[in-house]
Amino acid sequence: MKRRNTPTKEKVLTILKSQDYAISHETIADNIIDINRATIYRILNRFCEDGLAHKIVAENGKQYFALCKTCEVKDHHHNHLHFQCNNCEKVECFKSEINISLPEGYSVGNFNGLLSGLCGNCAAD
Amino acid sequence: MKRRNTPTKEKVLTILKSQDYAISHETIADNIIDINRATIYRILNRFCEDGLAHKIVAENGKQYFALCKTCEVKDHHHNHLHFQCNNCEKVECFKSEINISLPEGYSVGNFNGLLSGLCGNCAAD
DNA sequence: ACTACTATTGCAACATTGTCGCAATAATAT
DNA sequence: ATATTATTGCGACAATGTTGCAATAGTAGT
Ligand SMILES: [Mn+2]
Ligand SMILES: [Mn+2]
Ligand SMILES: [Zn+2]
Ligand SMILES: [Zn+2]
Repeated sequence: MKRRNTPTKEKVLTILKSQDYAISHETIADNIIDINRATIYRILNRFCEDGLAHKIVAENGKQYFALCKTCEVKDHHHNHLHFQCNNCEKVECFKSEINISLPEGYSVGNFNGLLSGLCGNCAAD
Repeated sequence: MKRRNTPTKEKVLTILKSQDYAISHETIADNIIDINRATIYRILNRFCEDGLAHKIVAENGKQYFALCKTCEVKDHHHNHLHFQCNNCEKVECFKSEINISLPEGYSVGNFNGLLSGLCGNCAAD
């Protein structure tokens, strides 16, 4: 499947680039009017397939997406933690990678690691 | 709030105890007939509040619940990883705890860590 | 036992999320 | 220009989890 360049895709990409946090479909929909929900999801999932972004599943079950900044294109993995603030609900990527060791015979696929609590801003009240 | 002992609660607890894996609402509903969905969720959430069980959010957004076996009642935390097999879909608790370090000013709440891939059984084909 | 209190349940309704099929549109290469 | 097909919009859908409210039932006190 060859990807095509479309205005919609570019808009979503621009929003992703403009954000310091991982964002949900909702945030994107708020920033672009008149783009279908299904389309946004399809674009985001394509970004993930292409190794351009990665997906974080929060504790409320919602999906958040962030651009891959420090990822190698080949051997694409995201064994870093994320943090979601219970107050401002922002989701951020942590830098530090964690060591993952699996039992014998297991094969690794993906890692979804999310801490929650209060972020620096919100903990300070 | 004082908890009460009810048949429903006992049934759910029995099922949780009988399972080696973390289970979803669906599994419980399959094993108990005639218990309302909302009730099951409420019971499970009460277990979590009471430190009897803990909740894992999978990559599909679904909630899984497992009894706390190695948890201290006080200082209740679950910084261990979980693994969900993409084939058999079972969710298991890993023993090894992971080290969590947060940036200055952040306060820890919960940790939800899930690996996915193929489990020992399914990888062997 | 009987009663009072209230935690728990069932039911219905609801919001939200994410996916899918299909026809229409538009990006790309020839 | 034209053909090919990736992408989009629309609608519908399934699934998940939560909530309000009235009915039920556990518990403690008498
Ligand atoms: Mn990340
Ligand atoms: Mn666990
Ligand atoms: Zn915050
Ligand atoms: Zn398996």
